[in-house]
Amino acid sequence: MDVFLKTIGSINDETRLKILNFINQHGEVCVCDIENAFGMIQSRISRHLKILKEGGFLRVERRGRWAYYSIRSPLDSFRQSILEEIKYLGLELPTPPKGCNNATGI
Amino acid sequence: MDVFLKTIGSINDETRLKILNFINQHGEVCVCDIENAFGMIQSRISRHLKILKEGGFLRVERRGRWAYYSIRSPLDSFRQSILEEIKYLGLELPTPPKGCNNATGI
DNA sequence: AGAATATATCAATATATCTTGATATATAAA
DNA sequence: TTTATATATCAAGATATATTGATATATTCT
Repeated sequence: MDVFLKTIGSINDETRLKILNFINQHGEVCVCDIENAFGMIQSRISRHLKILKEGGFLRVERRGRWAYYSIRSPLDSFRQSILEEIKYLGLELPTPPKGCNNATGI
Repeated sequence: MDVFLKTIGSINDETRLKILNFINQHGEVCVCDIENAFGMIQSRISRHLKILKEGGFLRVERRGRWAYYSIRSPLDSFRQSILEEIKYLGLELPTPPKGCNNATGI
């Protein structure tokens, strides 16, 4: 029950839906990518990423100064069906980030 | 997006999960059935039922004084998968209601 | 070591949601 | 028509969640 509510609660927010969809479509991104793409302050993005991670949707890998977030894999079928449903919403992807210093691009 | 958030928001509550699971396992129930089964005051149950209905999970049919709630049918596959997941949580069903005046029993 | 950068966390405020008790509405029974 | 019953809605207070700005931590660069 608690895990379920944490999962559901993590996607019960417009900003998190957009972030989750963004990561799902782009693959691995760092926090500043999202920050730039969405034009939101860093603490806000960081908090939402944490909630999505605790909801079981994201994993994070630190490399150097950067924290790279991506869809957790393998993902159970329930969360997969949620991602599909979100993708199906056709949320508009923000314009590509540009102010980020890391070399990966996206 | 709005529909999605309304759907998700409707199941983002412990009481509503229990009510939804209860209806899913019992079939059609009236408000007083739930009220008695859960020992919660009527306004609280009524409000949660409304939210679940607006979330697309329930339908209601009035017969006489009573309002009978049941799982909406047909139900799209996404909401079906949510119901399955909730069923899989193994929430304990409350003891059968007894103080209800309607004749159906459950 | 010191400065700069990326990210995380905290505290305060703003906003949304839940619960309760009171009241409204509608149907049925007397 | 009056009374009782079932359900819905409203207003107020309680609780939870989101946003912002400030600060902490950790890594890299010079």
